[in-house]
Amino acid sequence: MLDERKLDVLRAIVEDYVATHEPVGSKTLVDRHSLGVSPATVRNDMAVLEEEGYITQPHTSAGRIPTDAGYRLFVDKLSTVKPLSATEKKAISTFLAGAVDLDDVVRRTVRLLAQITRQVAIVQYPTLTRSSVRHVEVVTMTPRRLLLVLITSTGRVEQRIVETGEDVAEQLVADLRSRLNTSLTGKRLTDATSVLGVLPDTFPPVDRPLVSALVTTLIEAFTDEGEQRIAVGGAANLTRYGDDFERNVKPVLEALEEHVILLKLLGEATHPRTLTVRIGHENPYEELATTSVVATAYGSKSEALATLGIVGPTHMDYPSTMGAVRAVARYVSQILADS
Amino acid sequence: MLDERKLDVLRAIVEDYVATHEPVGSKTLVDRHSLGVSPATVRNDMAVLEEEGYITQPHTSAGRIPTDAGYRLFVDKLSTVKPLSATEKKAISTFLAGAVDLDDVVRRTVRLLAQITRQVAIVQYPTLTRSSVRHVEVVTMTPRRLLLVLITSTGRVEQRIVETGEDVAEQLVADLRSRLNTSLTGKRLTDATSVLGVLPDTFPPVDRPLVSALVTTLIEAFTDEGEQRIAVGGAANLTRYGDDFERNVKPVLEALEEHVILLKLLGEATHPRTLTVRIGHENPYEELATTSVVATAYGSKSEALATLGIVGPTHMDYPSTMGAVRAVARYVSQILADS
DNA sequence: ACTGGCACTCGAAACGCGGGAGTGCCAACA
DNA sequence: TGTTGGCACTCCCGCGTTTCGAGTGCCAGT
Repeated sequence: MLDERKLDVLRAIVEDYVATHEPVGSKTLVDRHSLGVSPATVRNDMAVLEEEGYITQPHTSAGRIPTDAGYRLFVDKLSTVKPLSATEKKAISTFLAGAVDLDDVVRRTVRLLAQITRQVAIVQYPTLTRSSVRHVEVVTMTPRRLLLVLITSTGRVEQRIVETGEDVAEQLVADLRSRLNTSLTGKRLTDATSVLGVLPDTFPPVDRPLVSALVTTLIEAFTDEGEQRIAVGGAANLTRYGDDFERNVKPVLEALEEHVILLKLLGEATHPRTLTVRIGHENPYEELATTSVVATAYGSKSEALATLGIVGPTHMDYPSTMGAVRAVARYVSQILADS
Repeated sequence: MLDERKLDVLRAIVEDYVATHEPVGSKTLVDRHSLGVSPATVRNDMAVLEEEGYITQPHTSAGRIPTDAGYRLFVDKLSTVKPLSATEKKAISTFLAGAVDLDDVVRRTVRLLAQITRQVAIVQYPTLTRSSVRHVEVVTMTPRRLLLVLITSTGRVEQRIVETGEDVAEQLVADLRSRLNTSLTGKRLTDATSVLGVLPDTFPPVDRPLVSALVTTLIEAFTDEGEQRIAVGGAANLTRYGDDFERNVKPVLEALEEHVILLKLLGEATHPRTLTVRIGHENPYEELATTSVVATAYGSKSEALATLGIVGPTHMDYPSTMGAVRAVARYVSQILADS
């Protein structure tokens, strides 16, 4: 039903609309692209495309703009991810290599993504579950309050405060510290929880309540539920969304405040090489019906550590954006693998 | 030159304009406030106020709006900081008390400030310089890469990676760790640097380059230059700035990305009890000429730890905003003092 | 010193009106 | 059957004009 030329027309419409943000008509279309047919023919094709739901017109006797379905077809079938130039790649690589710790990697990544794509960038911190324990530290803050610090193989540092309810002997703290480290260091976080389960039993009964409390907190830190950290950047790019402030910009700004929403937007971390594109109404929030999300997982080789991506108007330049997201994800993975 | 009634008029103008965001005329003024005089009289007063530079009219035959000088006079002389209600205070207190660590305190504070003031909130992390060393940890990540973790008395955790250039014996790491802790724990960060200076000399010459590298990194972490962390929240409140998107919202969004700018905006941390208000052009960035900053220092008793505040349009409700900022700063100080 | 009255100003909203980009349809043509 | 030029039609957009009214400044009167 959609022959080659109709697809060409759709592609041309998407490209033009993305470039100009104005409804595109048959005349301007044949002018700008060399389609080799007359405007009248294009009009017929447009009528079909509209009937099929790929394009629409804001009002009678205006040009056409792509629908969400149109963009979907475009990214699936009509476009190829546009790779970055060599110099861009070089720039990414050196900029990321300058990071001093994990936090810095994430901050730089956000900034980079936002700058390249000129959209709002979102980067999820590497999850704990897949990494292993590098070190556990127990520090006495006050006699009744301990600070637990967990350092993972990805360089992430997780800290928790434990209220003990009663004074804790420094001797016991030292004992705990050494025992925790000998039993946990090098273990995957997922395996570590089972080891932790039996730990209290190896202590004298009087100390067990305290040890249990500690263990509970550690397991909580391991399983990492409830707090998935996220970094956001490039909000200033929202100013390029065009007018209709209330409908386009506000919901995005609100979403950026709610990290839970952002996590849902980024979606599940699948394979590091797969790009996820959610277009308009495809994403789980109605208020964001005019925005698209381009996301991908990053991490070592086959294992996904976390997700990163961008949020932008549906009428974005998908090929370039996807190329940028993919490239950044790759380089971050690389940097993290080296660490 | 400005008698009592003229000041009353100015106050009324500011209050009305803040409430409605529309130029206020003589008629509406006497209607809404009981000034006890006729519109004509008010008009005369307005003429004087305008001549003195406290108010202006957007165009002939429109109402008046306050100038920056007008707002300045208002906050300095014509208004009192509005204290929060008991229930609000209660809410703040309990919400902040729920924090589990320093990061959480800061995150909650930002959220709180943004929510109460309905403005963009900025909170600077407690600076290191005034706090003391709780613990130093050295962890081997790879044979040639060490991770330094510094835990301060404020609960802040600072991490740095040190590239050693050559393999490091685990024995040496353990030695370093214990020596660092014995010599530093409990010391003020400012004092700690001098102790660190002589540390390399106590090691055998062959190890000194490595130790020096470590020490340099630590001192860097102590003095904390170049990286003052900041948390931002409530960007969604920018949508209430009114129209003129390009001029009002964009510069703020851009500033929020640049933490260096934000630090300058917050200004020097003075006394914890003093509120700093920068109105319009008074702040150091021309692009932010339509925005005001309300900031204050927080920290224990007499010593300022860091600064927090809000950024909003010049036509904000100063009394309430100032009350909220002051209250939040107080409660944060309290929470941190308890830790 | 305050007030009522009055003429004046000037932006905002309402209205009307081409111009033009774009469409759909149809008849003609390859 | 698919393509094309022609043509009438639609309706948004931009523009100038008008009207409306809130607000002002000034002045004379109390």
